Amino acid sequence: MSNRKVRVRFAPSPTGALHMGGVRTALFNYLFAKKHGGDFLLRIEDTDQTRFVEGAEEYIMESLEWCGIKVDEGIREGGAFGPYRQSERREIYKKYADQLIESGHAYYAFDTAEELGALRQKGEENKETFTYNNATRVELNNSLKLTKQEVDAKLNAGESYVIRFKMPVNHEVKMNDIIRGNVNVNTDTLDDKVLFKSDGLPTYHLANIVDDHLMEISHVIRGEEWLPSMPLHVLLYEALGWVDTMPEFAHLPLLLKPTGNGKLSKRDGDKLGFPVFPLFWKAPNGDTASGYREEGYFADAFVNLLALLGWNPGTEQEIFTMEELIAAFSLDRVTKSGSKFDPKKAEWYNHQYMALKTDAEITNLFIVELKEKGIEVEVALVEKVVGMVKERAVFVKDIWEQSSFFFETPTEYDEKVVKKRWKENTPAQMTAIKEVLAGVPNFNAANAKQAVSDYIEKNEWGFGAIMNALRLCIVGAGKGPDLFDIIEMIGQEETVLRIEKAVSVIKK
RNA sequence: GCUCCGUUCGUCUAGCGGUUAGGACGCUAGGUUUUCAUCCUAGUAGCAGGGGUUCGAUUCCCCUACGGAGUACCA
Repeated sequence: MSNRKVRVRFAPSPTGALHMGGVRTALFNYLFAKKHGGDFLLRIEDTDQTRFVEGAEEYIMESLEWCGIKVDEGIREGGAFGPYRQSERREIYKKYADQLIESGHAYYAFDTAEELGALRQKGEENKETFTYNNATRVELNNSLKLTKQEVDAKLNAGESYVIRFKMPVNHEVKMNDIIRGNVNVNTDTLDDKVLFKSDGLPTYHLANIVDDHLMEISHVIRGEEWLPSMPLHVLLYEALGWVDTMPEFAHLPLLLKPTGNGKLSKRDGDKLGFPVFPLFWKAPNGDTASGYREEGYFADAFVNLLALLGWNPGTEQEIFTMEELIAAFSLDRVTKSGSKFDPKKAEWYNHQYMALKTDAEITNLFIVELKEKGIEVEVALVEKVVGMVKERAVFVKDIWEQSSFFFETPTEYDEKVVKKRWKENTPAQMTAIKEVLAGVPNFNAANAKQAVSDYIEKNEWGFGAIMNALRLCIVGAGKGPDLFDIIEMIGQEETVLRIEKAVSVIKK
């Protein structure tokens, strides 16, 4: 039973953008599949036409692609078990629903939505919850209560109906979850779920079981929100006679909101102060939500941090490439409890990846930003700057903040620094230093430093005071890498101009 | 309400009867740095509570509390 080929699926419904919890579910499925040399399928569960959202499918695929999660079989890739979109498989499901009716595991129900709504409301008034189950079904408008003639008459008249699962009475369903171990539920606490809707499409429960069976899925790895319906699913496998090939189940802990309570949901959008989506999302109604990609996260950093949310390798390694994740991944090291996402740690991850990436890689990204600002400089020069400042940045967009003074003459001077470093005699000192720098032959960092140092020493000035004031002139603030490196980069002429400008602009 | 799942520093987590309860993020301090940041070092802080079982419980069992999920002709 467990030595067949590993085949897993990620089965989102296209009801909007895929949030990071969904991406993590996809990732765990992918890691598990690749670890075991198996297949990763993408199946679109669009059996609820009313909730279909334009662009969602593309968004899902693009998100997986960005993350480096490669789909082996899916709506775009094709495969031997297609189609992979449930709306295109509608012909398949009815047969199995009928089979369940014939075998006595399911029945027709003619109750209208209004009737059931009324019953639920009445139940609520009596502080009870109406449940369509073995206690109530015999009194309702279905093929269990009605005679065969009555049922046939309704069916022939084209009356709309649903097909419900006939939950066994007082039966203990014993299940096993890879992450949680044994889970037992008594069927009396369950209801007769609708398997087949009046619109001719199956509900999630039926479609899911049928497709997983037909697609030869070996392991169902999904979010914990599905745990309560696992008994129904197991019972369905039994009723359809598929127990031999029933997949193993693993219910992943949920991703929780960092503040307050509840699971992370699509609707959280941008309210949380960090993106909940992998990519920027624009809904058909015009609503937008930010994405990790657009916020400046590296895909590999995003994948890395997601992987360690609810899973850990049992070692102290925290930085993983996808290959390393695949090698290290194991479902029995998945945590049982839900995890809150920490945006600070996410930034730390990105910072780690920033340091890991080559100057050339970062330069390519940074050059795009420079172009947007209308700045065009030699690539070699940009790369040199990037090499100097990248480890100070979390995101590529931070690099500008850390390096703008390489490309532009400061127009403002940080007030705090001015107050602290710009004394009565500073302008005169700066002017003197300017003359020294202007006279340096073979202008470079080492020579400039030598000249300035000698001059400071000769005059018995404080090295710190002069250097800080000089930095203010060159950078406009009290930040940045080695000052002489900056001076070399901007050149002798620009250095002189900046000092002159600072002396004339900064007022004491 | 009912059913199911869960509970170790603020957060992510290691721990699978005997540990000075470990790591990471964050925070604080010190060092490095002519500045800022990086970086390095150190510190900070935790087994939800109560019963058992046991020579011994963070670890096993029960109860309570708290958190989460589900309870649709949505997935």
